[in-house]
Amino acid sequence: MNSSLIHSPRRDRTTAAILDAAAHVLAADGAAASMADVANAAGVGRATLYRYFETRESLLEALAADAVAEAGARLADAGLDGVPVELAIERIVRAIVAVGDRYAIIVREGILPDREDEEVERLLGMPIRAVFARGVRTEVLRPDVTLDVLLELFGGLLTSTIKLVGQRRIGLEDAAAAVTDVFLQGSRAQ
Amino acid sequence: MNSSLIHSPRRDRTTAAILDAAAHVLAADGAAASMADVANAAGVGRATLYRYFETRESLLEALAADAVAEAGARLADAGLDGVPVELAIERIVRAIVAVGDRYAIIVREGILPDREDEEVERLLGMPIRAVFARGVRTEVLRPDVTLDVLLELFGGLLTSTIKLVGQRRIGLEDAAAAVTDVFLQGSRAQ
Amino acid sequence: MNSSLIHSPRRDRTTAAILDAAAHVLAADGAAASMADVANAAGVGRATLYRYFETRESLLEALAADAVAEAGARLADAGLDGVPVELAIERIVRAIVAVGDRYAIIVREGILPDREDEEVERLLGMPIRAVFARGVRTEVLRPDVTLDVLLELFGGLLTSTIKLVGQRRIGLEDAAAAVTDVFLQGSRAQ
Amino acid sequence: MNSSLIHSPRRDRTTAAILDAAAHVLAADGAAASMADVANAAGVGRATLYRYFETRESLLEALAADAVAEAGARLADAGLDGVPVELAIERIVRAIVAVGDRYAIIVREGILPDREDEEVERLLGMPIRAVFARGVRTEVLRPDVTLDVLLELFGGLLTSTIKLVGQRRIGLEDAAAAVTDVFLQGSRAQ
DNA sequence: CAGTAAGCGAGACGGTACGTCGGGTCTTACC
DNA sequence: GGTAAGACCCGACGTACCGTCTCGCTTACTG
Repeated sequence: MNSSLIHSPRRDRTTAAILDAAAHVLAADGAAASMADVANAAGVGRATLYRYFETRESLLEALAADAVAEAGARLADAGLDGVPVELAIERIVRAIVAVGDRYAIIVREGILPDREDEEVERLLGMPIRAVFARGVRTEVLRPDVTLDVLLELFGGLLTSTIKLVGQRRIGLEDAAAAVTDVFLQGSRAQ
Repeated sequence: MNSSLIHSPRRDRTTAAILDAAAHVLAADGAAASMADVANAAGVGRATLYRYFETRESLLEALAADAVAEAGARLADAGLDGVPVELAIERIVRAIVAVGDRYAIIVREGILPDREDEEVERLLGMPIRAVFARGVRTEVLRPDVTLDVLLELFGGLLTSTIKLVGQRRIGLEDAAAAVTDVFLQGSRAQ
Repeated sequence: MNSSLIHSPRRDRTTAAILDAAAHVLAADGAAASMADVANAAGVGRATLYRYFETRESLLEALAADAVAEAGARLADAGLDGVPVELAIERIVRAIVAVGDRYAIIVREGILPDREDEEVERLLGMPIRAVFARGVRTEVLRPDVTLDVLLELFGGLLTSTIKLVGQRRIGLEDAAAAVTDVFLQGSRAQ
Repeated sequence: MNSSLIHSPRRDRTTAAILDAAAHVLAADGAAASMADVANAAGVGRATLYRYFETRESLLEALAADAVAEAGARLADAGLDGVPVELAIERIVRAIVAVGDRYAIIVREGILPDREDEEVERLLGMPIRAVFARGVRTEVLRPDVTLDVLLELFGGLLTSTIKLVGQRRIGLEDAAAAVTDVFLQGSRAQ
């Protein structure tokens, strides 16, 4: 994505090592982690780190893009179109939360700036939006709240769920079930 | 809260000016804003800024504490105990989102570290938790999801709502109504 | 001298206390001593210190002027005109070194800037110059070195003597005798 | 001396550029010159300046050490041991004053702290002391004044001479001749 | 199999923000 | 009315991180 379109085995391996190390270090130290820390953790010189990611920000973007790509892949594999909307939503929750667990930093630091939006929209927004639209069309989801707003609220639920799971305050399966249920039925009794 | 417990009119005025300026500058420039920028915006020397807030971080904490205090005040004024749980929840949403709009930075940057938790819990957590507990007790809210988890999910909804309102994608009143309804009834049709 | 020409007993007393404290503190800590240190040592507020001496520099100047005044008084009392040039020179040495011992800071920090020159010249330069001129006139001192240069060299000898005495590497009397002798006879044997 | 014992051509060049610039700037502005001024004058970033000299003080020390080293080199080249004591003394004066002229700041600010003393003693003290001792031994210099005291007085003469030359009140050659003569013969006529 | 080009670690460098500190100005309240 | 207390502005100091750059060295391709 960044800078170079040339792919060599070595380059790819180093890129992966850096992203991996970055995910670890940032998860541990948060925003306090310096580029030098990341480079060290990746077993790589600081210069090399900059050769791969021109900027601290672009490293974070790449991390985010990675998470988005992985979540997108899971969504694509989930067969959302072939199942009832309710089940599709549960699968979405599971897919996103599973990935979000690994990339909690992205969430915690609120990245996902300009450029990625496109990718986010293509890989995550579209499939989810499709499910929601189908839900409205088949009268499974309420039509009185904008799809956009509904999506955003759903996103909020996902974010807090990621946090819960990240803090081990609830398991992934229970969380997916609970959030799906709350999102669909609401928190009202019965 | 910070450093000094002594309150003089002047000190309070300056503190307010700084927090106000900080809220503006940070809202505009985000994390990029430097302490010098804040000091300038507050019409105060950099040294004075540091006399009031030992650290950039403590400034942000104070900002967050401020937001928490204001939201807490609104909650305290909302007469939550005297109204049905459904209405109480709607009032909570309105109170939090109204404040969150002004202090979007806090949300955007994910502050609220160590020390404040106590305040957050006392001013926000307790009253909300009380409403939720009452809801469960009076069989208005579902008992099968932990109160903790329910609170966190509610928080996620609030966060995304703050974002929506901050971006003017929906008005405060509509947002409050929508999120309350979705939270209670779920997004299922009927 | 500074700012105010009004003399009240109180003002004079405070001025003296400050100068005294300044002499002590500066002797102990050297240039590292802050105005706050001086004020504390003088048992006076920092603001008051600044009311008496507009500037750190002017405090040091005042200190220097004090030393100059005292040395000048000793010179004036020394009856230089009534004694042979050789004896006059010895008395000069003794007078200057005795004072210099107390005000070693002035010497160490190389103060004595602009404004004082006048006083220095009037109180110290003139009487010494007079002795030297008499020395040349009466063919006691060599005429082949400018009076100015001779004075400066004499000053250098005095400075190093002050240092020696200040470090207790030689007593005042011995020092006065030695430096006088060296200055007059030179360091050549016989 | 400072920080690093590693010498690379570049490092040496930069060090020299900084010391050179520092000498100029400090000579011009005195103690008022800031590290930023020095860095600018050296065509170097402030950070780099600090990479070479951890502290303003250590920069000044290095400057002083430089002056001492240069003076020491001149003394070492002067062939002091092979010439009569009188001539050796004149050469010492010329060597020290020539260097002192360039590094007047050191003298003006009275640096030469802790660590260098050793160097000063080795490079300047020893050779001069040797000449003086020879002078006493060969009955050229008076034996009735401690060598130490004589050295210090000589130092005082040198200091004032450096000042005179620095202010262009006398030329280097005349100064060397005069101070040598006064030191040896004294200021008495004939 | 030798030579060459690319990628790399090391680390210097300019820049800029941070947090600290001292100098000098000014206001407020006390005596 | 002079003083102590202390807030305030300014600017220097020393530190840390970012992003750029230049060195040698070592890998891995190529003739």
